[in-house]
Amino acid sequence: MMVESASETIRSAPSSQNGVGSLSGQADGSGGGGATGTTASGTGRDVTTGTDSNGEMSPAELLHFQQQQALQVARQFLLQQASGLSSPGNNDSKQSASAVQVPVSVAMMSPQMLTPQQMQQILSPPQLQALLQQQQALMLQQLQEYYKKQQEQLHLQLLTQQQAGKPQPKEALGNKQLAFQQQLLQMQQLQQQHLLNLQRQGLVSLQPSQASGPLQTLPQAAVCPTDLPQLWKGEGAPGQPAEDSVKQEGLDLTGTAATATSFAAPPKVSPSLSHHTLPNGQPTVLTSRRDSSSHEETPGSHPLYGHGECKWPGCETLCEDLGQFIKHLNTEHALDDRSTAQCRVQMQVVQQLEIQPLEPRDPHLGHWSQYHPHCSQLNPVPDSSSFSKVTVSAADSFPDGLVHPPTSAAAPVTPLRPPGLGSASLHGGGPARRRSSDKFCSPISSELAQNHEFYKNADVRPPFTYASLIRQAILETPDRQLTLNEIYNWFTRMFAYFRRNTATWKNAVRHNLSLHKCFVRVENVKGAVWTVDEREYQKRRPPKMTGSPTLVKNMISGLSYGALNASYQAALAESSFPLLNSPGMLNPGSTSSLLPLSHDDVGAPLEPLSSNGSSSPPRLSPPQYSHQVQVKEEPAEAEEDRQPGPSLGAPNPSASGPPEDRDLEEELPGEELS
DNA sequence: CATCGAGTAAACAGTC
DNA sequence: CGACTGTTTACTCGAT
Repeated sequence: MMVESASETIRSAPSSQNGVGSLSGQADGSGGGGATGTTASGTGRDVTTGTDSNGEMSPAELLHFQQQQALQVARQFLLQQASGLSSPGNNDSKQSASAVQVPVSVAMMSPQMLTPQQMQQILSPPQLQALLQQQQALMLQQLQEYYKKQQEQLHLQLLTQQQAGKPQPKEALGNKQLAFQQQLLQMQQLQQQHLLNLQRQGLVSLQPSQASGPLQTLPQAAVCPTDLPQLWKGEGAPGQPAEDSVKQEGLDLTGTAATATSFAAPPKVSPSLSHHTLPNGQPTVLTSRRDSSSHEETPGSHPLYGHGECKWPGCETLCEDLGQFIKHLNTEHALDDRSTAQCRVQMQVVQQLEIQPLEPRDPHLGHWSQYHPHCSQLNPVPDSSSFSKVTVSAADSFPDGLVHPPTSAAAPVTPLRPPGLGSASLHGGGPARRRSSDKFCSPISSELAQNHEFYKNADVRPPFTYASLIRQAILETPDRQLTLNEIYNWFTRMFAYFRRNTATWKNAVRHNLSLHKCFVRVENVKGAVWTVDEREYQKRRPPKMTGSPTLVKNMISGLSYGALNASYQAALAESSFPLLNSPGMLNPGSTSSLLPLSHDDVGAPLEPLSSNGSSSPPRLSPPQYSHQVQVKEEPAEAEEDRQPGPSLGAPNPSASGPPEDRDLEEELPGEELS
């Protein structure tokens, strides 16, 4: 019936046609989340720093990264020890059983699996201190360097823009610069505080040569110091070709040798590795490839020692020689209980972050849409590749070699980029196809929770399938049921992207609701509401994890155990998410309960459910396991087979806060697999 | 190349 | 009558 061929042509139509006006058009119709139009993305953002104008890298974020770095280094140091310092650049080596002085159990663990406590136990205080100190020093250096770069960049930017005849009013630039400077100032202040903190934490002396030695050989750098800046700038990723168009935004630092070189390597999976590898193939990790700006670190020097005085912030004690300096450090900047406690807290924070779902690949994706709002449109826009140069800043690269979402409790980076986005979604800007959520991407719930703000404001198409989004919307409600209109509202409320082209996606939503068995319509007093049949939902999800050789490959390539674990966990989390998410589902009986689900991922065909699932009744009888949608007046009776019956109803009806469930889910990864 | 899942478009029927 | 809602069909695309 349809106009044949039309599809092709029509496909591009929506975007080009309504792309413009539809935003306000019908979006409101759905009661859409307030402030619709405001998001017009792009425009209002300050691209200069590669972050949201409001969300420019805050000092807090910086601190966070620093802390993370320190911990990463510590972990790696541990790792190094475990592997007997044997592995110059060989990831696998870490598995070597030659654990020296380190308990086997530890040696076999991924550094990421170590708890702060463990780390502390394993590392002797001096080692710990040494590591922290070392890291601290590097941070200081890099920060200084970064400030310089930033300023250079700013100048460059100004020049560029002026040359390019950028109509940007001087005022704006001026303000920008001013704002930037203020920010820097603020950062410096915070940095100072941080330093003091670390100081208190007892970053005592150590022989640089000693600490840096092993660290240098570490295969995978945590966040390479030099990359920190990149993160801020949203430095571009290698594989981002067409970005030039946006470059002038100041995101690129192509002029900076340091960063430039680090991007020569291949993208994908383990960008971090490439980041930390110098042209000559040597890992750069902590060896500061710092340029002239900062003093060279020689075996006999100390990052915090220079010109005969202690460079510790706020401390300018004069020291005759290094020895004296070290002594000074030991006495003046020692460790006390309080700082130790702080350190622990920091470690835990970092650890928490590490546990968070990671992003499989294709880190670029930032708020590209902000610069190219149209890219997010449904039509396959050829130039969509021109994301902003956002990217895979090293900060996103964890030692595990995978890219982790930047989001974190500590770092309000949300707006920076949509982490969970698999390469699939934004990428090619292609049509909305290939949502990744259902695959091995991070769990949608956590992903959403973490990047809530981002999706809410950025006109970026979420990397989730309609089905998963709908489900999410439904599960987020206490009743686990929503009317169509409520679902619409959720979409518009949660995603700026869905504030336009409403006809299109609404149709898609309806289509999905009808099409997928997992969505069950229940007649309610107030009309019909939709619920989710978790069983069905799980059923329909192919155990991608298992099957996808690519994924596996990716995971492995990146890899450290940690990476693997993380990825795996993320995947597991995603699959089990539903259960966790819905209190009601937690019961063992129900749907194969999460744990079981994991097998899927592992390779086992998903069957647990099959028992009854296979025979799943036609969609008409709403088997709303989904949650006992007791709510509906309609007795969920239909429930046949599912023996899980018992546990089903019991669970907290909705009472148990709904949204919070996410937390559960996020925690999940932690346990399993251990 | 076939198949499958997903997204998009649209026709159509029922309800409000 | 028109907007919504829900169902269904057709087609394209990308991945496997």
